[in-house]
Amino acid sequence: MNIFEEYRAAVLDAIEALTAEGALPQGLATSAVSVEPPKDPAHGDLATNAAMVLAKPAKAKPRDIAERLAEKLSAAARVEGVEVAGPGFLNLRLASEAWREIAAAALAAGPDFGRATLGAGKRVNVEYVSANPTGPLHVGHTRGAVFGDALAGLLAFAGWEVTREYYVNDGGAQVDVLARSAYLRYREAHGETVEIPDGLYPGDYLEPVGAALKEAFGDRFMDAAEEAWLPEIREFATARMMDLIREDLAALGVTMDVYYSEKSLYGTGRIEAAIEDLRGKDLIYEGVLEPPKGKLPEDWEPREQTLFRSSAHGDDTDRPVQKSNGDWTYFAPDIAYHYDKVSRGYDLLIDVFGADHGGYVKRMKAAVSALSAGRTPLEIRLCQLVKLFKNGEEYKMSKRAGTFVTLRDLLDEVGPDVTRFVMLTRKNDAPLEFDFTKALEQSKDNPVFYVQYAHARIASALREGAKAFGGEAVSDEALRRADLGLLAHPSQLALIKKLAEWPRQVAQAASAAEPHRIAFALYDLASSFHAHYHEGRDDPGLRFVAEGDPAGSAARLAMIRAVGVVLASGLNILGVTPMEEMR
RNA sequence: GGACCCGUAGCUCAGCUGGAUAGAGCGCUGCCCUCCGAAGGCAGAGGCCAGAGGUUCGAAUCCUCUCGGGUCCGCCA
Repeated sequence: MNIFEEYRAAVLDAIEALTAEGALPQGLATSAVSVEPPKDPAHGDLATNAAMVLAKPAKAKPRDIAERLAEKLSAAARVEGVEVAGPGFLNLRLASEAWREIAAAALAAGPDFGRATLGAGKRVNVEYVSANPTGPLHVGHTRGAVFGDALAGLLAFAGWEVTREYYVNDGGAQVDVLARSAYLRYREAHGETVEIPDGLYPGDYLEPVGAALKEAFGDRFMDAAEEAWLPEIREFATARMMDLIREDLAALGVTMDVYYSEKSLYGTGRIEAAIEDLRGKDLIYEGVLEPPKGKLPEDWEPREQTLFRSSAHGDDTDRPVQKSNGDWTYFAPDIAYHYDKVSRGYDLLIDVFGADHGGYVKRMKAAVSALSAGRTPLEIRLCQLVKLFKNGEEYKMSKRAGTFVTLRDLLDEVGPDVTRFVMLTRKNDAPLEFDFTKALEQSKDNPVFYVQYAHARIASALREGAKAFGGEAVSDEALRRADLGLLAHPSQLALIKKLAEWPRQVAQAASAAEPHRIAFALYDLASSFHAHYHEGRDDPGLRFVAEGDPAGSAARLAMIRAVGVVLASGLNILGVTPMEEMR
């Protein structure tokens, strides 16, 4: 139940009626007509720009159209007043009954309130994290994980059928490096003193892998040549790293539906098939790339390579799919992987990348556009970098030294809920400052706390209600029967109006693919709730629980219960656990 | 040299896909605890939306250019 959509329909009806009367020309485009909550509450409950949008094509003055529309709309259900304002806005004022109905609807729908039909059962694949299986996840991955997961949750809430997918880069040179690094730890486990040379992974997370290798293989590989041990150790170490990553993700509350192996694309003809598909579209050729303009790489020399004509699909230049020695580039299995995703019949593909992959966006879109003949849209969301702060000082990470801040570090410091919420209080396009100290602060300064506190405070008020009237009286079933007609105070209605914006917030956040909007909407709702709560100080009639007034208490508790349900379902979208109690 | 992202209050950031007088938190100023949770509440000051053009009824939002910051740029994945 999205009240803004409802009244948009009413506005469209009014336009149609005027068209039928000949007051407006036939066939006017109405897609730009919107119904929104006005910024200034003095402008009423709902505002529409219809008259202004229609003025030009109808060759009429906006205010004239507005007057005619106003006439029609004043007859619409629950409309108490219509005003023409400013350059041609129509401001509608609704009967308070309309708002109480929304509170009732919210309560009746429970966690489903605001669920949108935007996706309408369409299928979307969201690929995120996809970190190389060479070590534990770090902060950068965490942001991608949180963003991707919240986006997936948001789309699911908006009616999409969502697949959460992780692309495992287990086929390239980096897993050989992993194998060599693990091999040294294996020798170490046999009592040797090893030094990890530059270019290998120095992190101590490989020590247990070395020990496990010893356990599994004994001394079989101690005197063996690299060719002999590399495949098995690579397999073993990669599996260990994926276990580690899966555990990290689980601790963050992220569960993937699909782990897709890059390795499975090699030697199975799948890369070749994808490239052949492109070749059939005349998009593959042998050629020599122009050097990048300006700063020339030092060892530049022209080489003939197999190239993908990505420039035919919006890229700036063509891209190599094969190295000059005939090996596939990283791009080739990626093409094959997306070929596979396209063939699985999704209506939409979304890739979540780190900012360092920004240069990769156009070629990937070009590939999907070519492979699907323009039928499957690919959207790519980039997550900018995360800067960590602690006590006002920046936390530096150095991958070389193996001392980068890991997802585990974050979870140990602040826990999954805070990690997730904080990372969603910034849009993905913008760099994020993550301050450990602030994230744990229990004050209004900290949005995580503030939203949680609202939810807990509602739970607390319901407990108070149970104390006064018995648990049965504050059950959802009982609250659904409450006489909401007793809610007539302007500030109660104001709170319900905030509640009524929820379905719209969901729809907008989902269509923009921006889960951070949910976080801000929750903060906004929490803040309205807290404000209303504090009004009870001056006006005892607004306090939720009043001993001698079971009916009024029930109505007020029903109202805040509806707020609580929305807070919970919003937090749920973001993957944050709502708290019943703050400690 | 080029591509992508960012530039909004002193600071950290929102801004509903082009709408009315520009929003929040922190910080600052002033009031306020007999109250279901004061781990706060209310109010106020604070803005050339980086700059310049353009598009139109209307621009922080769209287009072009300029200036600043970040990420990236053929046999690394």
